Amino acid sequence: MNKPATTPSDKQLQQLENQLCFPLYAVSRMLTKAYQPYLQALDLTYPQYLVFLLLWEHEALTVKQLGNKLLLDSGTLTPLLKRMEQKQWLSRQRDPRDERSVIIGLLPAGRALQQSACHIPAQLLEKLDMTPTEFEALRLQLQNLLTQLS
Amino acid sequence: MNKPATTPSDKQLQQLENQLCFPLYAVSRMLTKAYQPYLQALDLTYPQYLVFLLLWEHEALTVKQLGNKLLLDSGTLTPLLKRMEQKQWLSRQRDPRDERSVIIGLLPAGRALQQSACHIPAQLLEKLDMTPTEFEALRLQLQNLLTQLS
DNA sequence: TTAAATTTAATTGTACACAATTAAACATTG
DNA sequence: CAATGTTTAATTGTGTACAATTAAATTTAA
Repeated sequence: MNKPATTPSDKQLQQLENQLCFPLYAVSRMLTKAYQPYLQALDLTYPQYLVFLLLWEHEALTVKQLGNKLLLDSGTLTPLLKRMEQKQWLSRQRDPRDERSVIIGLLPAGRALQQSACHIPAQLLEKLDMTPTEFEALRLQLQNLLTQLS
Repeated sequence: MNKPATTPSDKQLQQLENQLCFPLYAVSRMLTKAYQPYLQALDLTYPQYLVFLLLWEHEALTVKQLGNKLLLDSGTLTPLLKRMEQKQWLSRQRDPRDERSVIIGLLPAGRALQQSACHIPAQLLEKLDMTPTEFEALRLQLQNLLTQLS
């Protein structure tokens, strides 16, 4: 026998919404906290760590490029990058060929941090304690969601 | 023939880490942005909306109880709740039976907002565009992660 | 080639988020 | 009961996030 084709109530939809949206919000914050002990030892925040991951790979990027990759705008990045510049981790200079762009370049102190940070990923993954199958499934779901939302 | 049992390199682990951690961070922010058009119409932010979801269900909660449910501390909640109090959405008063606790109670204007907000969940879920199967899988994964991290 | 439109960062203002500290109220224990 | 310890919010200080605006440089189009 078929179940009657009922329309879910507002209350039921609210339950569903919060079983997904709140956990995403909460997990993201708890994840940042999970990084904290490792990053604090390097005087880094999580967003700053993300900037470094990109610079360690690309050596130099414009603010625009960083923003595109991190989905952050200059209102967030400019002050964050200025703090990192003050610590001598990176340089900020206008592109001579297009003065609108600001090029962020790795400085020696920033490059050196990579050695201290290279064990963070393994420690983080251990904290997550996931099987490769779970990992891949979650990765795919998040990638799809990100496409859907951005 | 079996593959050799290799240990993943630091670089490979970093790839893995960022295929999960960064998407979680980014999806959470994009999700908040997805709420924005609906919440802005009600002069609400996403964390304030979460407070309302709890108050609409429970009518009154202490700051401590809100913090336990939202995984937020008083450093975040106190100013947020003060802003909501200024809009006459809720009241903040010490519990007479335990002056350490502050009870947050719904006011009429806050209760009235529920009518305007009741269609948000359906609109959000539509934006996510997920099948029930995907939804349930993601919900479970996030719940497990939250347990693991908090 | 100049006028208009676009691109890019910076700035301003508001709102989280959280660590660390403080202070008051309550609970426990000797 | 008094001293000690615990619980609970508030406060302080730092660092994101992001919308909206501004301003400069570049590109496009008339």
